[in-house]
Amino acid sequence: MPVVADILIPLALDTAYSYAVPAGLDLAEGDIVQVPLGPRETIGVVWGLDERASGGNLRPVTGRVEAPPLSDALRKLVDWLARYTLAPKGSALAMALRLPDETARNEAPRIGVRTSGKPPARQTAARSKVMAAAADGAVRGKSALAKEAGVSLSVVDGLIDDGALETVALMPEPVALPPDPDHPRVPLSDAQADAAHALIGNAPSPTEVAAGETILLEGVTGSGKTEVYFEAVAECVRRGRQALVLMPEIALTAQFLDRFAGRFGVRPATWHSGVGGKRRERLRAGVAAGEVSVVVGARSALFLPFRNLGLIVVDEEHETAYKQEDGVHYHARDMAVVRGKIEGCPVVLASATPSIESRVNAQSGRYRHVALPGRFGGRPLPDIAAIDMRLDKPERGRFLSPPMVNAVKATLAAGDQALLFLNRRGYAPLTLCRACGHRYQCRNCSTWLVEHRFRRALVCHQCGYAERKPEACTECGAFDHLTPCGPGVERIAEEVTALFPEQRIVVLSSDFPGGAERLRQELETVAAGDCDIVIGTQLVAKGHNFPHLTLVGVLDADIGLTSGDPRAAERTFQLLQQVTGRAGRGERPGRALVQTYQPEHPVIAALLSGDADRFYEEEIWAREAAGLPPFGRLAALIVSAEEREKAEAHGQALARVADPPAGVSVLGPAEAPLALVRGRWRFRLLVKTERGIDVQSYLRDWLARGPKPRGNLKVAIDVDPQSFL
DNA sequence: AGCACGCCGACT
DNA sequence: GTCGGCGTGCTC
Repeated sequence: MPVVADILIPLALDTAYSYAVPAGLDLAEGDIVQVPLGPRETIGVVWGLDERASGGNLRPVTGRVEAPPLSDALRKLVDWLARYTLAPKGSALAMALRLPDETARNEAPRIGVRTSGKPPARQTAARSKVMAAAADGAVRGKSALAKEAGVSLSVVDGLIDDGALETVALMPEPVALPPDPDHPRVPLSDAQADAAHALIGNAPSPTEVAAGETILLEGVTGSGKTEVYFEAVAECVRRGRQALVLMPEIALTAQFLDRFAGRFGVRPATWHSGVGGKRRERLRAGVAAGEVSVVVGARSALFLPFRNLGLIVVDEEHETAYKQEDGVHYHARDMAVVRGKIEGCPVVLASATPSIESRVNAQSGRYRHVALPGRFGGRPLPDIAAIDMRLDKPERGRFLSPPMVNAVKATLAAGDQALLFLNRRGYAPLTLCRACGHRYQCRNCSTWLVEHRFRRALVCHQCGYAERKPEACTECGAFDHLTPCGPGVERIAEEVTALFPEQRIVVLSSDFPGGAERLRQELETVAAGDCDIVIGTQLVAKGHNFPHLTLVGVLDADIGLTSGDPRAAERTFQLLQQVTGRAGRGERPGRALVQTYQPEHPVIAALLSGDADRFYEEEIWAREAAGLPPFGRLAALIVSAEEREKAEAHGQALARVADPPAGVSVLGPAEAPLALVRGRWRFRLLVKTERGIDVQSYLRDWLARGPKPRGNLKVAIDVDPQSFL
């Protein structure tokens, strides 16, 4: 009987296609093969094999591709992912296959140099430095040699032309050197050692290290969580297995890689969108061969073909950046847990401010909970106090209340650094005409236009629409009546400059002039202490450590509490907890002052009490009462199109056929259902279901009954604990 | 993802 | 009369 292979092709196809296996071709599941598809040849993966009586009219498999087959574990992951996210199976496969990128530029061949034995024709001071450095005759990289000799590259090039140095082709740089789990390190504190022990256990064999178990590692900022999970990574490496550390892309900084190097002697292999071309392929190959033992990467690293995965760590597990919002909509933290189950390896979720769902899973016993109670080295957590803005009003037109100003003064007098946090970019969130009352609103969205004084523009933070700030009111024509209402960081900077004219002040937001690179430099400057007052948006809440910072002033803790997002409380608490936790991480203790109009609000009260458990208890209770995740599910149909009208019309048409069964409610378009994301308008239809309902089937059915998306209009399904906004 | 097929506008 | 725009549909 002829052998038939079901081949899954990495395209947006939901089913595998059947092909005849030619006699003599011995295939196994997972093999990568070439198959004809229409007029061309494509690559695919053997998803199933069986003998069938009929099937003689199938096209034959062209042949096997010389590449390591896709492991059972990865195929299971692809199946699981496609089923859960409702993405076509082929699209899920594409993420695990990521074919060698033809367009990727080839790596420049590396050239090494060594002394040829011939002295330079002409000797100069710079040249003799180079010759001295190269005197041992060893092969070095050109730039390494130049650096060692303390001269520029052109001197080395000159000596090559001269013939005093000869060039040798070098093997390409290894993707990663092996990390040393027993590299000398700073001793752990007792609390850290206990936590590390809880992650590793004293199991004699790797399989006993909590196979397939998920552990929530919770520790306040500065508690040294990283060092704790490094121990788990070290133990994993000692046992000859591979470890994957997932991080939000923005957290993959040189600072973190250096910390890793401090523990393991070398920097880890890294995987993120910036790693391209040959290097990407070599890293994949190294991972597949089991030669690369530790990978630190962004969410896509989850689909690397590990041969022998022994541990997954998801750092900052609460981060929203783990959510992929285009193509296949998935949450990398959850997929990490799934992969851990499939591979039979433990998964560590680390965070100072875990997501509600992870806390609930820890409480219910689905995850093990390991907590680090205090900061490393016995350093105190910052004192947090509220400034009730109803009692301590700022002067008219000002936004810093007198106690806040005094606290900044005292901090500066002590020679320390202060951070004023306001999560609002620009100058003023609203512009109003005092003559006619007109409020400047986005023509696309329902949001106010934010004044950016530096750019002299009114900007929509929702869709990016911008217009020049008018001289006179565009409605009534009155001059000098346009009034900015409320503060953004630019306006705070103006106020702070007036209050502290002598101090070095810096504003850090994503609008930072000069782009990401300049911003990075500026963060270094702040970390070094070459700045007195930092005014920043959420950008300063994470990442860089500022050792000189002893005061964090939150200027408006109430922002975000009324956004309509069911996760508003959680997000606000996480953000405020993180930003206040930045104070006092250096030598001197820190404190935080929080300006608020509602100190009794549960989120603010919990923050002030310094008792995070209190927040989680209350929020979990509130979620349960409201049937919100993780006690029910939120899912969304996301309609996207280039034209706003198209997206909206299709969304409304879908809404009309919703017809939800018992236990499912369509919350309809939220307050601002339209958002412009990378040039496409998105319209979201939000669905809430009770626990235990098969949302996937319902959404699929809903889509089938609705109008077919036409043109370049697309409908995506988002089933996830974080599918809202 | 490609690639063809098809149905409407401005050109040798 | 055709060249070509891209919207639509199919590929075992």
